[in-house]
Amino acid sequence: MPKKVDHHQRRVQLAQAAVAAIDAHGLDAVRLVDVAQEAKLTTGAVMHYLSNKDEVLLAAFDEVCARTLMRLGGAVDGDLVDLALSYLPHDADTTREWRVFLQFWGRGVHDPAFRARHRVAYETIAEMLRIDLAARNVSNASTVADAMIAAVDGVAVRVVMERDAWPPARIRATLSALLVPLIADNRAPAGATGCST
Amino acid sequence: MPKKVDHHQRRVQLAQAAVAAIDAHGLDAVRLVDVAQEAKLTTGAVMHYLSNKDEVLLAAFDEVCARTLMRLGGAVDGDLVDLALSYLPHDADTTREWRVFLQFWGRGVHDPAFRARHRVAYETIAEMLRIDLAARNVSNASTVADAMIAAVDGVAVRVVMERDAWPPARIRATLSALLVPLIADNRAPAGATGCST
Amino acid sequence: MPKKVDHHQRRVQLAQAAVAAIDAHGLDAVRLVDVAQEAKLTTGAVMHYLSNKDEVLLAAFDEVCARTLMRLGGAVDGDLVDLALSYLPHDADTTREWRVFLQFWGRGVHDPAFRARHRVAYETIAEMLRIDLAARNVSNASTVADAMIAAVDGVAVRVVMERDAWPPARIRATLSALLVPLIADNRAPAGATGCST
Amino acid sequence: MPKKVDHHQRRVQLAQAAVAAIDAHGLDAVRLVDVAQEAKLTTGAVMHYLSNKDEVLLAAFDEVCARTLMRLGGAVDGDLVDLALSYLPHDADTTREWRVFLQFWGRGVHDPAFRARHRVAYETIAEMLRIDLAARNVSNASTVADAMIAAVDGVAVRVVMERDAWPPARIRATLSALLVPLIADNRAPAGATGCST
DNA sequence: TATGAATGAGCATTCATTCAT
DNA sequence: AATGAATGAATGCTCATTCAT
Repeated sequence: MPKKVDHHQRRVQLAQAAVAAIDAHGLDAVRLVDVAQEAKLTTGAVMHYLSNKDEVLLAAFDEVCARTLMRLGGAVDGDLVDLALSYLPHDADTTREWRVFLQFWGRGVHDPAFRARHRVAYETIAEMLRIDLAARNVSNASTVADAMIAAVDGVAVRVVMERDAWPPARIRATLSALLVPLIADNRAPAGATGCST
Repeated sequence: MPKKVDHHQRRVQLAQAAVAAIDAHGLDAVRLVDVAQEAKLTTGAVMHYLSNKDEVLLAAFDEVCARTLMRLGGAVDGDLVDLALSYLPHDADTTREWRVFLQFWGRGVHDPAFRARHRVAYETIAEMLRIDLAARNVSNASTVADAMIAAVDGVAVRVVMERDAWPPARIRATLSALLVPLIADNRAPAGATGCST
Repeated sequence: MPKKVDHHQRRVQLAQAAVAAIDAHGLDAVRLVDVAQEAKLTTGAVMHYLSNKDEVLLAAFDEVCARTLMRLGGAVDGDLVDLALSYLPHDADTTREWRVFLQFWGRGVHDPAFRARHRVAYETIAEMLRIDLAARNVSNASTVADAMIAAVDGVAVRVVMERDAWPPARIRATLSALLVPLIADNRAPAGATGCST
Repeated sequence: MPKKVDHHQRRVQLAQAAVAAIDAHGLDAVRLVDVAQEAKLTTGAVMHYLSNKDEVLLAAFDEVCARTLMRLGGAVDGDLVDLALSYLPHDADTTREWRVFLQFWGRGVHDPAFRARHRVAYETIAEMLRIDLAARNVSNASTVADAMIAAVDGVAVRVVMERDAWPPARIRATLSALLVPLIADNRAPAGATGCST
């Protein structure tokens, strides 16, 4: 009697292993063996659940996105700058996710499958953000959401690539410089262009 | 006496071929043959000038950075938003450079050589920006420079990955939303942190 | 469960294939493919068991040494000249082993790994010989062992390189000329210097 | 007007460079470039005088043989053991020659061109030795010559491969053990085969 | 279900050789 | 005569993928 295995659950477990493997070896260098080892499995076993390497990578991407969305969904209250900060790399988990995510950008440049998933992920994030912004009485929610996402991504790149040169203070300063006046300028009821009397 | 070849010049030519090849095939997929073909040479000939594949890739990275810096150096006058826009992908050349550059981010996550070069490039850009900002009577030049760079990078990612969804209007709107209040809030003589009473 | 393979046994089998391939193509010219073909395998399969070409060559060397030692261990009785003759190339197997072994000498000149193995092999042979000599009441066992080994190696070179010019008679004559008086001069109890009545 | 070059002289110079290169890199690993560099020339220049790599190697072999024969021709007087010792590696030059020569043995196993040259070289040496032996009133000159050559070659292998373990004393002891009784047993007028009644 | 043996295609790299200058 | 640019063939090695067990 064969061991009963929950395929879906196993796929998630594999995706997590893949994320870890990519973090450890780099997206260009990971081998299927690395993923299998991380999952304490053999390559053959991996291919019972995902049909080829690309599937594995795609699953890893999905896993990272799911994690990020979960995080975003959780942190609804608090300052918008704090929200952005919580989204940026600030602990082991978020750092790993960003390191991996950033490598998928490069993959997306040429691979339509990754690019499509990227677009869906961003659209989801933007939508969540727009709802949150509306709830906070921010006007131009679409543009402000685009702007916030850009700010976060732009800072994230620096943090990932130049970790030592970007202590929390610099991260916060940069983000505040961008987001505080942005929000102030887009307060809903009163004039949208900010602090002019 | 054999045909005399300027090694440095040839290396630049090879770097350009490498950029084109990376743009065409993707950083993960380019083969040395692709670069050689792009340069109308054989792989053997490529290795007369660059000693291995990594050297070729590094040369490509340097080439992209050099191009970008040249562009930045040229466009000193005009609005800061226009400056940012001119830096973003807006024609065949800038698009190619961004597509390639973005892929190198991923490489930098694991490869120290690429990461080091990335850091140098950003420091150079930031320095140029700080000087420009000072000349424009902008205070907090360091933070504002960081912020501008983040804004540009963040938007660039979206433009590269979701080209169709990001027409010039959306690009300009996002950039304006971020940069206009940022600059306004950092006008030099008066208080730096904006309109707080 | 997949076909279970004894890695050690397979490695020996591969070593034998390597010896055959070296004999057929020459140590300088053998390719991994040649070894693989000889073993009716692909190069990829070869590298499941030996991690690179050098490992394969080293395994071949070990195999030749093992065979030789086995042969030496077997032939303890009989005349010392016959012992030496049995060690020299005299049939298909011994000829092949010597042809291969001789090529490894050249490799050992520069490669420390091969040199080290060579030294171990010779020390083992010398030790076996010293014990045998002692049992035969030969004094100066160490020097006599060195001398016998030198005689055998020296003749072997000629036999391998000039096969046609070295029929069994010439081999035996040369070996006898060297070994008979050597042994006679080193008879234990009586005076060591030879033909005293 | 082209520089006047003595082709023969240049070929000798090239052969010497090749010997040095082989000693430095190993016969399997030397590249034409190594030879050229050693001769302070370019590969192209090398091929003006020798038509391909094999020619270069053959020239190196000839050079080593010529040197050895020159040495043998010089040292006609003195003890036969001393003669043998002078032939063995005992200084920088003889060591280099033996290191190179020993590697050519391996090449000869498969390459008929090298094997043929090897045979000629040995025949020449044997002939010189036979003449010398006859002059010393040694009977069985042919067999004794074969025996001496074998003794020398056999010891040389050990000296080259296990330099540290073979100090002059051990070399001399081994050679004496082989050659002294050999000569004693082959003194001309009396019975040639030693002390047998 | 899972293993791991085996395949085979792919690629970087090396190097002898050629040839225009 | 000599240079060195360029070629192209050769080969070790890696790795995704397949498949018998």
